[in-house]
Amino acid sequence: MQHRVAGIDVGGDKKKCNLVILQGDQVLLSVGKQTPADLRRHCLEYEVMAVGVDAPCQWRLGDAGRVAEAMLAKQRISSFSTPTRAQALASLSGFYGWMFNGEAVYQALADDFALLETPAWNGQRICFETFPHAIVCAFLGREVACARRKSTQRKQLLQTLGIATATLKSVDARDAALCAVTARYLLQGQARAYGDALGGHIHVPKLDQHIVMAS
DNA sequence: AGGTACTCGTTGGCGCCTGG
DNA sequence: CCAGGCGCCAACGAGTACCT
Repeated sequence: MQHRVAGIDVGGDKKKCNLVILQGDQVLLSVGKQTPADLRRHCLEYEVMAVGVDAPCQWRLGDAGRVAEAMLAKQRISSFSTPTRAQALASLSGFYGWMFNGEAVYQALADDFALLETPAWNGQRICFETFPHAIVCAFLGREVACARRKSTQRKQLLQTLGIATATLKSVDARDAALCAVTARYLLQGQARAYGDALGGHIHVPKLDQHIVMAS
């Protein structure tokens, strides 16, 4: 029997969080507008082993950016750079609201799903940071991954992976599903960790070769 | 009416090109 | 030979357009 895994797409205060729970290719649960406490409750109810979260697990600490983001950037996988907590608080645009919600998610999960601080799974119930665009790059290759077409491309990728997308209505649900898929790969030892202990790791599936989808 | 799809604004780091 | 300017592009959210 396969471990149950979860993926969380973190939104702002209005959209809140999307949660998808998978067992193998089966979607056991797909819900939106969840608070951090809701997420914890569902993951406990379904006896989830690993939770992939689409939000930074740590703020930047000093002047230099997080190592994980720098490593992704070196591979030309773009991401929004995480500021220090003080910088995020000082921003007036509200742009970083979702990162603060992510912080609350990790706090809500922490007691039952400890943040994975090593590159590989340690056998415990865990949560970890992941990132949909990097996941798509891992499956399809960086040249193919394109955020402009993400709504159709990510849906098609999930279908190619054998996951029924009928219950994954929104882009956010599909992103959460990709995070859950990454959790499954991580438990199977088929994941790559970007980053270091200080700035935190970003986990992404590791494949021998890219998937080619019909266009 | 509701859903889907697309654009724009926000932020910061890297690649690339050019000029001194 | 290196500094600096420009373009690109992740995430979300708000707004708009179009379709059923």
